[in-house]
Amino acid sequence: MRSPEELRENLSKAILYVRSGHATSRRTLADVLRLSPSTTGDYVDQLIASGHLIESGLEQGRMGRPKRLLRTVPAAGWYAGIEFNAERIQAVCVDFSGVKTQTFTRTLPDDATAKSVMSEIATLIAELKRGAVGPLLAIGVGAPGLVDPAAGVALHYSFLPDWRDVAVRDELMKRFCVPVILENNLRVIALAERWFGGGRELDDYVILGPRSGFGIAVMKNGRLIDGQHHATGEIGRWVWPLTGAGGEMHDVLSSPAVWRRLAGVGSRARLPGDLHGALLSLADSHGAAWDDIVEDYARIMGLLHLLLDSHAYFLHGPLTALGTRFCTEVTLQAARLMPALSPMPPNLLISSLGDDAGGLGAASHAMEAWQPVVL
Amino acid sequence: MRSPEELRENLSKAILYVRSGHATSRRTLADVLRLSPSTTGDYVDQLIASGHLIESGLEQGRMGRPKRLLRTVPAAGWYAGIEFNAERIQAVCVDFSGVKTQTFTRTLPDDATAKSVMSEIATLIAELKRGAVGPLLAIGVGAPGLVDPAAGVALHYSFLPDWRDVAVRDELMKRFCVPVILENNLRVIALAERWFGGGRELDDYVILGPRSGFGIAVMKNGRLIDGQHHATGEIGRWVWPLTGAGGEMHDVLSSPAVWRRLAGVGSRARLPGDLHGALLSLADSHGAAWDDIVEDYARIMGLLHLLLDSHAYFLHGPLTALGTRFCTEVTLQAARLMPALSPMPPNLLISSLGDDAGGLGAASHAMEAWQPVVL
DNA sequence: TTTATTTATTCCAATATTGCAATATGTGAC
DNA sequence: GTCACATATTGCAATATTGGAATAAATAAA
Repeated sequence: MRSPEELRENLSKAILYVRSGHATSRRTLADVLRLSPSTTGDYVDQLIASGHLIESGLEQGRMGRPKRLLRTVPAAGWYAGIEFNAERIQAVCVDFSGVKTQTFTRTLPDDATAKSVMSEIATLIAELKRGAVGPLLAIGVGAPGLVDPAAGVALHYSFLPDWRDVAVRDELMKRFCVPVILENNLRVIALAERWFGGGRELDDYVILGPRSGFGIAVMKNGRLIDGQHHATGEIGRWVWPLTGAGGEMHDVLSSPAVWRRLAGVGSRARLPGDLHGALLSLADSHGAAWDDIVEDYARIMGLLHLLLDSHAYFLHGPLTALGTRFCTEVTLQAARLMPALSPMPPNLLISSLGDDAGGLGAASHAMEAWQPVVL
Repeated sequence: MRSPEELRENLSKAILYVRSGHATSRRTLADVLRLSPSTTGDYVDQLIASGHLIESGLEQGRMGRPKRLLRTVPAAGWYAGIEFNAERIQAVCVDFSGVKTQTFTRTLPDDATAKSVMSEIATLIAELKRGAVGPLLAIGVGAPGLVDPAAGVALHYSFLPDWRDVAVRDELMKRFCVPVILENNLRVIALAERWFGGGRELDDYVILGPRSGFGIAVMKNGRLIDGQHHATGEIGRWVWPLTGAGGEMHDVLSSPAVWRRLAGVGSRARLPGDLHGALLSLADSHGAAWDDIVEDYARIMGLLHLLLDSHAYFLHGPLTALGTRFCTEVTLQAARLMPALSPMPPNLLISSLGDDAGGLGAASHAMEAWQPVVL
């Protein structure tokens, strides 16, 4: 007997490949799993018997016997994806076939505490459950700030005062009795891009997340790169200006900061409730502030691209309101400032995922982590 | 029958683990291979019969039956490692047990061509062969400039005029009838660090290679990260100063540039033949030039560390002459310039590998790529 | 000394996986 | 329509791998 873990892993991969459409028949599945057609056939029969997969018609190629198409069964269960920050919690339900079926968003009160956030998360999952079909399979959580995914503990987040060493995984596992997987919220967005966005065919791209702060998540070889202090991609803490000392980049290039610069208001000005909307109305600016921001972003893009050489850079968060014009100008300006980029301009794109990228990402993470029970 | 490729791969991994000392007995080998002790025992017996492994004594633990220690047989064959730049070619012989047994270095004439370099490489391998025991198993090549490892083709290198689209792999394979593996020379140095240097227990570190240019190689999860244009780590082409336009970082921070700044000579000054030696005599400088260089490097380190969050940064090349004092001052200055680094100072180290890091790395690459013939 | 305990290795029946041949189901040529 | 060819799936004997028991070789305790 091959080790049971390996069997589970193969069955799990089979489901992921079928769900993503990277494999559509027993034969193609055998190729991507790197197993023989015979074994793969067995696996598929098992997964059909267990109700996870189903045959859905034939597909005729140029010649030969047609493929018997495979699909995941939507009703086989669902995944909960939770993402939050200091302002709101987002809950997404993704069914077994990888389709988003529900989204809830709850605004958090100003006096939210770790306890109230955790309780609200549990409430939202319970609400998702009412509208979902089949059993809850796994829960994914994208938490802001510093996170220890291996331990399932959220370490720290500046904007929620008592958010420190919260045992997110254990608490939710005890409550719902399913696997719970925790990650930083920007990093789960990278997974959303892979499952639902423009990264579907890519395994090498970067997420740019200028929100309250400014972090990036780097996908290489289909995996998120990680570091020693769970601080990979914390470029918002780069010194700014780059030749100065003391100040930090996210004071100038985070979403609120960009809005302030475009709107021409001081750093004490009250932020609009809908930052995305506010930025949308400034997206056709043509002043010096706009040019300065483009130049700043161009420098960042240049530094990143000459270091990471990624296939694509997906812009997320409120700044997506600035549109493709912003991306184009940043790319042009980057090549102007750094001639080395001319033969290899960075591919900067507005993410096609909307506001629920975080929740989708958390659910994606749950999808990736879940494994079928093997009898 | 498990697929033959997988068997080869497992046998190959078994040899790598034993050679590196990460596994010392059948039992520990089973753990790291994630195979059962029974199968692993079979594999080991095969590899002993084929002359690749040998038992060498016992090791008693705190209790229980002692391990029957395993070692690689030095005489089972050898690997050739070739690394070069515009000035010299280096050839290293590493025997089957992973011990360096020979090193040759040939200075290249000023009028070297692609053809003469390739011919010199072949000559050096032939010379290594005279002093080596057992068969040549594989050849690793670390080439400067742009390289396409998958195709085995060296694309471009500024300092050798006609060095363009050289089919290094095919040429050497035809000549020597063994596997040939090609990579960028800085990237093979990262492999050398893993096999022979301070990266032996790490799978997450960065190589800093300020030489004629300035590139870095990033190891994450035990693999070198790669990009779309084979341009990962080309930070020497960052604009410099970071807030300027046009100039490039390696004009100011490459080894020759640093020497010029420390020596206080202009950019037209003739370089010393022995840059490492020349820098050694300047290693106790205390002037403004020194402080400026430390500050420049501190900025780079800060940017890199907040992005990559690596366990260690190994300094390679002539600048290692500046010693640990340089590393210490850079680290301190980095934390001063970027307060975010204070709780997580970058671990900047002088590489313990000497001048033949490149050749060793190329040989390491050959070691990793080679697989035993399975009967 | 004897016995219990710990750890490493080996033996072997049970089982998972494969290779290959057989079968199924289509297209294209004549 | 028939035959050659292409591709997908399945059946089955051959084989690789495993789990668990047996064995080996040491230490620690009685």
